[in-house]
Amino acid sequence: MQKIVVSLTTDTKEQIISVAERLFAERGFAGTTLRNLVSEAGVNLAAVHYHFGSKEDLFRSVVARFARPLVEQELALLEQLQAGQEMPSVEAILTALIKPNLEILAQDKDNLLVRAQFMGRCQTEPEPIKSIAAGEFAVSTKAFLDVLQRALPEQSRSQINWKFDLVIAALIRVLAEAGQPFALLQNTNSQDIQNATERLVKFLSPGMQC
Amino acid sequence: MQKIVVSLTTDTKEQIISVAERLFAERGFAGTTLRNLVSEAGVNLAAVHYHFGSKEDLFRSVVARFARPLVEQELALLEQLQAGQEMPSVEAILTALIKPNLEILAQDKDNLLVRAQFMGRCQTEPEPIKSIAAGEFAVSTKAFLDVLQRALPEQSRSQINWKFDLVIAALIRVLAEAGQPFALLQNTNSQDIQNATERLVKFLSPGMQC
DNA sequence: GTCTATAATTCGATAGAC
DNA sequence: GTCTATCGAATTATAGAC
Repeated sequence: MQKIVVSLTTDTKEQIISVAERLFAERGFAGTTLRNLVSEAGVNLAAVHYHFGSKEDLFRSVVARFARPLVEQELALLEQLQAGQEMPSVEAILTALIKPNLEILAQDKDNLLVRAQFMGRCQTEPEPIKSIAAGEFAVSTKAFLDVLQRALPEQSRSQINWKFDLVIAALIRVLAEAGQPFALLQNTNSQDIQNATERLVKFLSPGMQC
Repeated sequence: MQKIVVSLTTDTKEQIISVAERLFAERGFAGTTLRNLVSEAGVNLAAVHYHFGSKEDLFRSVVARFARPLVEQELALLEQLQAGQEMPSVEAILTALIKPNLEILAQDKDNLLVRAQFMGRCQTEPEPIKSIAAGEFAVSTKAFLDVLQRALPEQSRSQINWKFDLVIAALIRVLAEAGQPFALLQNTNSQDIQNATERLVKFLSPGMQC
């Protein structure tokens, strides 16, 4: 006879990391207390230290779970783009960056806003939190900067740098505002995501090239 | 005979509000402790509560001192722009928004970067801190949306809204990153500020119009 | 792995002398 | 207005029973 076991409670470690993502997104690192966290997650305070070691290590785990699939998909699209014969256009490069960000987050519709806010907040946290988050995206960031530099050889590296930084800022803002009354991204169906991607690429590409 | 009194120490209240602006900028509201504040400001802990009442009220004072001259100048430039015969260009409107944000901060040259970071951080603070800051800028936001709508009558209001939202996101990002290694705004001299203003307007204007 | 209990520290805020 | 001293609560983190 086969045993069928149905787990009625979410795995503790996963439950902690999930609630932590939301609280870090809403209140920041310093504004999030472990007691609020364990209270909302329905787990014991000691479980946080048992599973993650410290509050800062918990943040590292949240960032890693969040960033790795995203970076992986960004790099795959970029690789695919560079496999062609010709130098990819700025529009194509920006699309490779923006599309997975809008799509992968939209897969988890209920958590779209939370995950977007979390990503946005990571950029404005004080050290060392900011660097922990930036480290997870460092590989992808460098890859996009390099290909943009090759696509725009007449622009200085510092120009590429600050412009790409503004592209990221706009992307994060679109994600953070998703679903709100006048936001660019209204719904999570593939047609709206496709439209938002195209409009955002169109909004950013001319500035990137001029 | 006339008495001449030379104050050797900075006024306590002003000293507190000045150091508070820097710490809030660097570490956020939750990340700033009053004990760090009084230590760096060289004042007594009780002086903070005596002069400001509470930590949150101190934040209100910092925001008010920061935002009011800025909003005043934004509205003055916008008024001046609309006084002319012709409809102002998108470049001119965006310049009226961006220029005072970069320039008025430069009046206090030693604190330019600090004040820029502070403004950037205000937008990403959790409630109720974010709303306290946003409330100070609400009037100017509506004024800019209205004039942009008149300058771009072929675009829907929702388009104007999300595009202007991205303009603010970019401006905030420039301010928040001011002084950092690869930021658009590096130094505090008027030439760098002028250059940064022009480049940012050029970066954003085409996307606003397309 | 999960829990209770608590250590060790730090926080914002206040009372009261001067 | 400025100070010392301290309160009461909250914080991260740990020890140890089960």
